[in-house]
Amino acid sequence: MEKIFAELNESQSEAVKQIDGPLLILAGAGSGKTKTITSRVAYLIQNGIPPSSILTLTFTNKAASEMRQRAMALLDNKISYPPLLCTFHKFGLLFLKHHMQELGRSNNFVIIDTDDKKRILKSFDLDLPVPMVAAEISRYKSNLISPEEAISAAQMINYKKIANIYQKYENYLEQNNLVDFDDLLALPYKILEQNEDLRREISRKYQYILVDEYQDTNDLQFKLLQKLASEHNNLCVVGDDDQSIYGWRGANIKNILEFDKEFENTKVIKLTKNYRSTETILKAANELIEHNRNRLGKQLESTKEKGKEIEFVHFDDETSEAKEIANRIKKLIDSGVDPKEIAVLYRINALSRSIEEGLNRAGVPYKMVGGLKFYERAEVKDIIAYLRIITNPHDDFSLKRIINKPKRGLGKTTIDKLLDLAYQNNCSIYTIYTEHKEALQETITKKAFSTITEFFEALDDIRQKLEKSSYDLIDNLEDAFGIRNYYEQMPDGSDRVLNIDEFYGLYRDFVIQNEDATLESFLNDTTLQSDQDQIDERSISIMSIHASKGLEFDYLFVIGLEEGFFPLVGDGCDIEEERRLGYVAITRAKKELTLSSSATRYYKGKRTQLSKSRFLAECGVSQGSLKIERTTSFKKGTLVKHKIFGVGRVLEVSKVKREYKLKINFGGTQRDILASFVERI
DNA sequence: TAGAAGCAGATTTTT
DNA sequence: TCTGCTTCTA
Repeated sequence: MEKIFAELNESQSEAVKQIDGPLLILAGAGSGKTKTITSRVAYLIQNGIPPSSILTLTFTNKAASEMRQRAMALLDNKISYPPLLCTFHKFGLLFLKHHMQELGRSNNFVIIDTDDKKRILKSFDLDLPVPMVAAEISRYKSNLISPEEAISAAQMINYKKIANIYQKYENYLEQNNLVDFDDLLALPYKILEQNEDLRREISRKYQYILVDEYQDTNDLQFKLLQKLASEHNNLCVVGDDDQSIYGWRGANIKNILEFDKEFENTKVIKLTKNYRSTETILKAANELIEHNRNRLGKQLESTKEKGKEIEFVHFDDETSEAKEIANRIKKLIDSGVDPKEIAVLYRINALSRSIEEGLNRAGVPYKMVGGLKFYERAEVKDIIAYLRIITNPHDDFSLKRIINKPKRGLGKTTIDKLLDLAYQNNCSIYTIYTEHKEALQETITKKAFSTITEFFEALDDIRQKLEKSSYDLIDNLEDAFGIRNYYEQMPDGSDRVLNIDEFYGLYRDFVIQNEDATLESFLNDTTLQSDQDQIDERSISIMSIHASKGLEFDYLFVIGLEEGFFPLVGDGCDIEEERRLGYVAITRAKKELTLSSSATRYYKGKRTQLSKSRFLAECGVSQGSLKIERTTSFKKGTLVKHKIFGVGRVLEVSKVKREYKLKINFGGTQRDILASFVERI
């Protein structure tokens, strides 16, 4: 027990000991949130509460595994089985595996990811943008609106259309026994809603429920939690309303703001001691977030020294910004700073390119966090599609993906004919092949028929062999289809082959570690898995602010502080959420923070003039706590364009106060012009 | 059927 | 400017 409390402060200890009833822990950035939750789990177990009645829910696999490790490390005695500590979606998956039959559906469903979902919608030949329809369907599901309800409620023509597509999509999922990410939450809720006894049983099973990052929960997650906690209300949620940055994805900040209204007798504990950043950095963060009105209100208190002033650097364009930041990073590394402790953050991914170029030029190795995830890569998804066909030959969705990959001469025409036949007979393409051979022979060319026969025979063969040995599956697959070889021969093949090998390795590990697990369970697990980050020891990190959540760095650069970029403005933008993003960004910094902006930026094929972000003033730039510096990438010989004088060449660059003055030759006439009035071309 | 050329669209993205 | 998708042509 001492081990648990040894490193906790007063409010952290209080939060750990408060075991019964609803508890809201408002944990500011860097206030020891993970430590508090894991200590609480350990404390519950040490107090004799059976691990099986404790449920901890997180949003990411990474958070779940980190917490599991830390909680177990705190226990004096090893326990035979650990408490369930997983993501919301994984919990949904486990639940559905046991209770799917309540909905009259089989439990050997396959989980599809967002990309799969969009492909399905695309195959419907919509006259509306697929991402928009996908988002609307997700919204319906998160609000527990059935397709029928959506159809009858729709007023505008486009919503009628969307509601009908929604219905078609749901039918498609049911027919193919697929489950999307929303279903992993919505279906368990439906089951608990319609079955009182089960609801009671499940709620009693999980006597103590903990939720991490509660500010990111959506309406559906909230409702699911209500059901799970309905028998006891022992619900402990941990979060920070100031770090709610996923509103655009359906997260509802009201869940945390009004938690104490939803659950009677809620105890609220604030963790405000920050163990991460210097006093100066915290002051800026506090000042910025105070401009928000919609918040519970808390001030982070520093436990560290004042530290260095925050630096603000202003540039003429993104090239000089990238160059200067790369140079500063290089200096830090040369002076012995561990590259792992350096990061560059930006609001939108489009800004990564300039900074990448700058780092490349300066010879600074970097790693981009986020970006395309391992399991989202085309080559990995292709292999997954093959594996899915092997578990379920009727999976037309996966079949379509790989029927001509590697190229075997089955083009659009043939595939369309196959789909037509399947549609007419209301069955899968595989069934056409097995039970309607004559019709198939009549419809497609001889060559296509023999190719398809060969293709399905090879798959059948692999499926049979799989029953004997799981381990040889990969070799059999490669022998039959040569997918690796196909990618190897592509111009950018080397990376792809690495990914394929990595994936094969993951499969083999899985088979070794889970002797009697099925291929199907492997597939469902991988769909729920996000990136396996292997952080390169010698690299600095660059990433979006969203991707930086939960991370911390000694030396932090936040670029692109311009109105329009950060805060981003326009459709669906919420200035308070933008400000929270600013708060998240600033509070990632431990020792030194550098902010930068550029007077112009090249974006979507145009160079735009920009003014400095309001956030600079809001976090203290007006009080002179920031050092302002200006650099330029204009030099002798640069070609520039002026709105009135047209194109010219720079003859001379000089500095006047904080501005740069250029002597420019416009077709024989020399003029002195301030750098901010011309654009590089 | 497969590669080439032409054209729209481009925030953030835990599962 | 760059990417990904549709349309065009051999």
